[in-house]
Amino acid sequence: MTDYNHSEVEKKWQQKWSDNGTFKASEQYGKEKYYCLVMLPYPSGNSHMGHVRNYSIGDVFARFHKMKGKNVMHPMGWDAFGLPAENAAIKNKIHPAKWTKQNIARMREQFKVLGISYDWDREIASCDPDYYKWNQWLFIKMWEKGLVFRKKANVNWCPSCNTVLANEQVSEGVCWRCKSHTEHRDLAQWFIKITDYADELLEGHKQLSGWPEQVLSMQKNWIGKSYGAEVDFSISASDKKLKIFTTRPDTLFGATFMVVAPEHEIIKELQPKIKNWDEVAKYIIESGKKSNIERSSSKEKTGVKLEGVNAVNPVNAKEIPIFVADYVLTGYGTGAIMAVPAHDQRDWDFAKKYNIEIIEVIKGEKSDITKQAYEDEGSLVNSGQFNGIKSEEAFDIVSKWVEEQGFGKKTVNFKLKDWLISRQRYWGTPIPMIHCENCGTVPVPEKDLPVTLPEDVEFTGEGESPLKSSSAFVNVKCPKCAGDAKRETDTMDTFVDSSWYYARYCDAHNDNVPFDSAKGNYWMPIDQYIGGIEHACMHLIYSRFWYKVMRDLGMVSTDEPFINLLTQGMVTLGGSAMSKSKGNIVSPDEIVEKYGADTARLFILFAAPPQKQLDWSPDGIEGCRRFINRIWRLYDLVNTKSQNSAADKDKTEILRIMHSTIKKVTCDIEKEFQFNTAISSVMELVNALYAYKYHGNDGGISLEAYKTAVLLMAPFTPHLCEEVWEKLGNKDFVSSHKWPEFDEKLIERDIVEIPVQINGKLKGKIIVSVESGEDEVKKIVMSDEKISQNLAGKQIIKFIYVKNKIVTLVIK
RNA sequence: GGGCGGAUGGCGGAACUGGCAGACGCACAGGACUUAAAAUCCUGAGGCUCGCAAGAGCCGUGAGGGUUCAAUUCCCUCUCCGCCCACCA
Repeated sequence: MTDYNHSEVEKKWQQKWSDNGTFKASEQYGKEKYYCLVMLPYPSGNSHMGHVRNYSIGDVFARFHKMKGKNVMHPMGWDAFGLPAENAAIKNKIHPAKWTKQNIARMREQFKVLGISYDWDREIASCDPDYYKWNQWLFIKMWEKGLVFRKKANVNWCPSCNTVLANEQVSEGVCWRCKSHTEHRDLAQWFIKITDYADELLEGHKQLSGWPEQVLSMQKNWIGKSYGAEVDFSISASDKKLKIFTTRPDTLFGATFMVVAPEHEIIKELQPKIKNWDEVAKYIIESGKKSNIERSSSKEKTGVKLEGVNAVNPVNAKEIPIFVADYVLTGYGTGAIMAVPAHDQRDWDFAKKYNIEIIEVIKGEKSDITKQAYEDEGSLVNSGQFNGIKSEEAFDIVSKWVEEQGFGKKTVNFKLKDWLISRQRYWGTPIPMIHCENCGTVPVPEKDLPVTLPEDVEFTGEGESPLKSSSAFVNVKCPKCAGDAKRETDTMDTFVDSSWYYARYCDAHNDNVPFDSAKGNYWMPIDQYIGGIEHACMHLIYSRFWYKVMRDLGMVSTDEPFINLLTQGMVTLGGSAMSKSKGNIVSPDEIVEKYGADTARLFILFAAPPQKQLDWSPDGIEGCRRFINRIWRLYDLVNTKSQNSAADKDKTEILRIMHSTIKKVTCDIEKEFQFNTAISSVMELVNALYAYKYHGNDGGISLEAYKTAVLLMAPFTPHLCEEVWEKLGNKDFVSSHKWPEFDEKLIERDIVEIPVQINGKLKGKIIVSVESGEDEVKKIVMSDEKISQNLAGKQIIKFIYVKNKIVTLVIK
């Protein structure tokens, strides 16, 4: 037989799959469906080994479940909006749309060459108006439901380019283009009220048993639910109140000062009373210059006391000082805290530095507040009527009392913040809103959707959003009063695009609705979702939120979009992530060219289990190609040697290996996600077939085993398997053939070899029947020559037989 | 600082529920085939010590301790590495 020609064979079958529509998915309402999805790629222009890994993993699931008889949908699309296209426009004077489309075309070809079983008819690109129209439609639905609002928020601002910068365009406080120092500015921006769903996002975890524990735990911390109390502190010589959030209402009596974040509005309100206003104002400006990372990384806490005003602790009417300090954040709680230096280390450090009183209110066995804060539990002291109560109980007792007294209440707080979706960018979905002087903010009527991006825009990287430069885009008539109005020029965060794209695949070309409900409900939820661990919080929370909103809009009927989640590890080079900026991208093109797509796929899946980080090295790729050749050549061995028949025990053994391989591969794909061990077990089957003494006229046993190996490899190396399958005389596609089943009875052996240990050391092995009882085994052990030598003159203290596993003797 | 992972031969990795550590592959060595090489097929191999050899003994899963007849696996202490979040009141 001729050598295996991968390029010919791979091209042939890719064409056949396409002509035959093998992977086209259609709704077959009676049939069990399987929706397999890998997170859609950003079309950077070049695929890398990380893509090969992700999409090969997805393909194994899709192909496996198709062979298992399910109605599989496995779509593909492009997360096509985003900053790099705009950067390319600025640098290379190429329109973002053109740049993106070129990249998509190139990457589509790269993916097609890999032979992944996509239904390309469902392909979407988020930059396509047919897609982003529905972003706008859904945004307006959310607006109507009160889930969208506008408020001022901070942006990075480059004063020299006169433009808003994304976080990734600022490094070490310097603009990426002109290297001048950036500032912060407040702009009115659009938010989505994801916090309305905070509790449900947390509760929903109970339905996600098919998610890795790690991701659930990361999300839990991200949502950050904590129980506590809100307490109002009044301010001396003022009618203003200062509201704080605390998780430790039991320590209220120990509050000896207050701290407000520099951005807190009460500072301005108190300005006339603040005697050292210059100093305070200076501090606020200084901390405004710091990035959040700088603010949080400094060990030494700084702050300024507001001279001339005091807060009043409501529990004992004691006057305590107020500080402004940037270790308190505006974004969390109320932006103000009561500081209890005795029982919070940060407050303790601050109190020591500024010489503030430290009052102990929780007494524990090991507490010594002169050395450090005591943050554990104990009994209340110096706390008036609550003295002697255990701190665990005090949480409820004190909060209840605070509520009765009318200066606070028990409450719940989340770290999760509302989702800021505004971007002052061109290459994104235009936010479909119009600002009218008479009518306020008015959504674009549905009939006018989509609001498309204008073409007549210059990309200079300077000035405000490029959209502002298109007067035809900006100047519109108000849909309500028909008067002159201005169109919103912010575009949407690209996380919006990826929050519901999976549902669009269910009905990718629908012009009337985002997707038909019946189709959506047939395919959703996704049976297997696959993507990088780096999306554990952002994308996977936004998508869950968005799905719940669609549910509340009556578009889908389930609560969670992703039933099972596999987070695959990154492909790194020299330990760090492959990225264009590092210039360490390994392109799959050469490997596919030289060894074929099957080899590339096999290699990346065999190198490590999917969840693990994989440091790229081409060592071993030859071995994978060798294995493909071995399968190919086995055809001759199995088919042409017909003169001999095999011994019965060899036949039984090859059958046993065959069935146990089916079992192992099935379980590894379905339950364990261990593709590397699935592949190695097929290697063992192939090795056994090479070692098998007589091929051919053996009642078809070796042929059957060979066919089985080909079927088992089909999800991994589909082109090779189709070719061999055809040579074996089959008329159907291996891709559509039924997955083999195993017979547990044929896997079991009659006899097993088990180790014998003496005092924990391996001393020999015996062969026993699987049915043997302990007495019988003991007899065999005692009659074993080697063992009895070791036992001479010794006393047996213990004899342990673990059935079919091991014999252990303890002797003296 | 918090959270979540991880550490096994020269390398990637395997080991079910505590039961023969190192499957499978790479690299390596030897052999067969060949004029030769490549390809292919077969064989070997964790380390150390002893032995001409067959073999025997000891050590060995990041370090130290513990539980157990038995620990890569369970418990405690520590080191290093990766990822995410980061002064979260």
